Amino acid sequence: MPISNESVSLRTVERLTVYRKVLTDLADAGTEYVFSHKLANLSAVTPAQLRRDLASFGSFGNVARGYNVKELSATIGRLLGTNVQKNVILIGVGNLGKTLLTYRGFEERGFRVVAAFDRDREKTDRIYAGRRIHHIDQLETAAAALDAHMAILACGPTDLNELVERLGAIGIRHILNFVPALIAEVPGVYVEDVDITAKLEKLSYMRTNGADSAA
Amino acid sequence: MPISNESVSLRTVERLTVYRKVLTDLADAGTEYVFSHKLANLSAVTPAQLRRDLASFGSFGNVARGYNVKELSATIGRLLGTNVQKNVILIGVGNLGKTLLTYRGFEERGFRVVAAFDRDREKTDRIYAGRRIHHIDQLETAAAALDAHMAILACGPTDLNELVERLGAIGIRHILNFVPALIAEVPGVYVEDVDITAKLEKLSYMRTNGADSAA
DNA sequence: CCCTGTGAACCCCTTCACAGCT
DNA sequence: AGCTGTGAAGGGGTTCACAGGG
Repeated sequence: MPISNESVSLRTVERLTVYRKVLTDLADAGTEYVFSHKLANLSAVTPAQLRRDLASFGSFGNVARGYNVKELSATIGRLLGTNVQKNVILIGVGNLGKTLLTYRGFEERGFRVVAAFDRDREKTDRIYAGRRIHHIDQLETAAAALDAHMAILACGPTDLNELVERLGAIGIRHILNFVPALIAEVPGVYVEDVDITAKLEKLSYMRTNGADSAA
Repeated sequence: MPISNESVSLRTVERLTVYRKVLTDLADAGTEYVFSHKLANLSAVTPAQLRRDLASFGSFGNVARGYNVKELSATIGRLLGTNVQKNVILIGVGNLGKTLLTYRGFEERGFRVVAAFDRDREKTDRIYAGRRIHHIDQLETAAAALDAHMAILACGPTDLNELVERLGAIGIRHILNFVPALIAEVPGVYVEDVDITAKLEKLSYMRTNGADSAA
């Protein structure tokens, strides 16, 4: 399996995360091989879509038996980069931040929150859920030893753009953002937004306008 | 403004939520009128995209002055259905559930979490953050009085499909799901997933494969 | 002149359908 | 017979570019 990923589309990448989860479950259940039809059903996509997605970065199927579950899972893991542990820092230790610090799903899939930062000195220089909480002023000095290249933002909206620039400057260029505010584009820094209320508004639209069901 | 929304695409709806937020900020800042160019920049889309999105459900612009901020904001609110308060119930009062109960962003945008449910009797028949926590067995009886038509799932993955069917049966057909598990399709029930780890994996892919920047 | 609204072109993603193989 | 991988068709969403108007 060559893993020659010449421009795999981001849509495909999003589905790969689903496939990988389903494959993990199948492996846990002891399944060795799976056909595209089955795997697609479990992933809520069409078989054609699944095969096309996989084909976009290699050729893995066995015509007689389908796909080797463990092998394909490992291959997708390598493509996503989750085969090696990724260190993440958390910014903001309010309610949401604390919840994220106790969330087990991260470790399971290869992400480790190694430290947290907050602006409030009441909260800093402590240990919470096994992680040290630094003051945000120490971002640059403390981060040097952490070997982290991703960040989760769960702080307030104040000085958010400046924060993202500081993160970019110390090599943290991939950011998961929970703050409901638009962040100005910083070259080379990729921000992925999670806007819960926006999703609720989308559901509200569907309810209001009778766009029931659908995918 | 006719608001004739013959099949507004869901992509457009997602952006409408952004426009509305930006318009709210503009209104707070005292701005009366705004051109598509400005509004598009603030929303991180192209001016053509913005005009196309708005055109898909009506014609609101004034050639000389652009769009009336308050009026357009109200119109989008009507389209999204957030002009009237929407009651929401929460399933699962763990760390995440508690965080959501204290989140102020919902009320601001027209959503009210009216009650919560949990399976653990240690947690039920109490008040938390002003909301009663019922036992999940009382879902059908308690929900009748709540006038809620949306739900947020922040519970464990056990019996998730059954739960969604029960919700659908009592008229709650629009669901925001935080549980990292695939939910079987239920006719007429729309589930919107929030998968935080999937977003991290997407960022991991981008970092691993050097797909820096981009939108 | 510079705006909005929109036909038309463009592009990307999904789906179809089948060749090739077991 | 039934599967994978893929050219080709199809569909949807975005961008272009301009008509129309203040």
